[in-house]
Amino acid sequence: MSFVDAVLAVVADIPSGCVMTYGDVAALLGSRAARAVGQVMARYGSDVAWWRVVRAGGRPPPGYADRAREHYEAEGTPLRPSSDDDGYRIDLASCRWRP
DNA sequence: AAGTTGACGAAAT
DNA sequence: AATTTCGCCAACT
Repeated sequence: MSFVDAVLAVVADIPSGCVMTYGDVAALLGSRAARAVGQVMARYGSDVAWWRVVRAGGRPPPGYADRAREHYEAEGTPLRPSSDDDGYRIDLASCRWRP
């Protein structure tokens, strides 16, 4: 069981309509490698629901905000308008998934 | 083989 | 409250 497999397993475990922060995923693995989680998504994220893993504060991954938004709307993930560059932010208070 | 980089986060200044 | 530093792990140079 490599770190990569563990990350993918956790992400695959996130139910539709819920999200988790990079830090949460790392913490679930018993590590603080939030950064490494991002790398795993960048390299292997194509096979999982990468949009369900967001940055702390509920901000979508930079550069992928538009694609992620489509998925959120399709899954019914509560979003809330924001003045950031991304234009929106995820409502973690109501859709943050906890194992 | 060794050093740098990166979809990051939290703690320390 | 805002910056800076550090920790963590895999891929890339």
